Amino acid sequence: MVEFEPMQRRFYQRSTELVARSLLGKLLIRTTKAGLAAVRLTELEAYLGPSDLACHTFGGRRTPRTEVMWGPAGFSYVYLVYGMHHCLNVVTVGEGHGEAVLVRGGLPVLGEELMRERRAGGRGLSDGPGKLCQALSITRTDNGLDLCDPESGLYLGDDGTKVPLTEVRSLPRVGVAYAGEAATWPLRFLWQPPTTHPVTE
DNA sequence: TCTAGGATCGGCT
DNA sequence: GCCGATCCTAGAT
Repeated sequence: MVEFEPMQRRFYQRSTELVARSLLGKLLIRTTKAGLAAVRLTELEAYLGPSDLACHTFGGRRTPRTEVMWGPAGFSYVYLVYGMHHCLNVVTVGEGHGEAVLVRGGLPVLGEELMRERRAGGRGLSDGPGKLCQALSITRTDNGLDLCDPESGLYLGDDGTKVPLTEVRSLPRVGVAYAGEAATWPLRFLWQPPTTHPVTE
């Protein structure tokens, strides 16, 4: 079984923007009965809590759905969008902040065949939040997992890949036109690897 | 209870 | 490039 060094809780207990940017190039590793699959993250978005109109916790909203967003950093927040797609987020900063990073896309590095099966003929394996969740078999039942613990079946790890700041682009977030000025904030972070980085180990 | 609308995707024009 | 699918969530009655 391949294992990677999991990101520690401290990694997530920083500003949401910094966590989003720092997650570029990291590995999202998923283990299920069907096997192991992993992607290298290339696209993330920061959601800045009560002051961010695009964020589910805007204005201090605290509901059953958003409960884990108010909890400790390093846990998963998974919700259903448009009645059919799941989105994976990572809670940041710490308890009471309501901030998170949306995982929007990555490149397959392990278990590509398994991902292809799960995507069942769709185009692209993990180049979108809904596709990534489908390829890694992530649903609302995976809400509230501890992403610092490989035992949870879903965690983030580091294989030493470096992402130079000069290769990172920041743009406005996708699909939040309703959020007024917040829709223009450059909180979407993209990394296009110069070449594909193979998994070392 | 009821209702409007959504952090998307894929099929069709 | 446009549009419908699909059903949960949150806020309003």
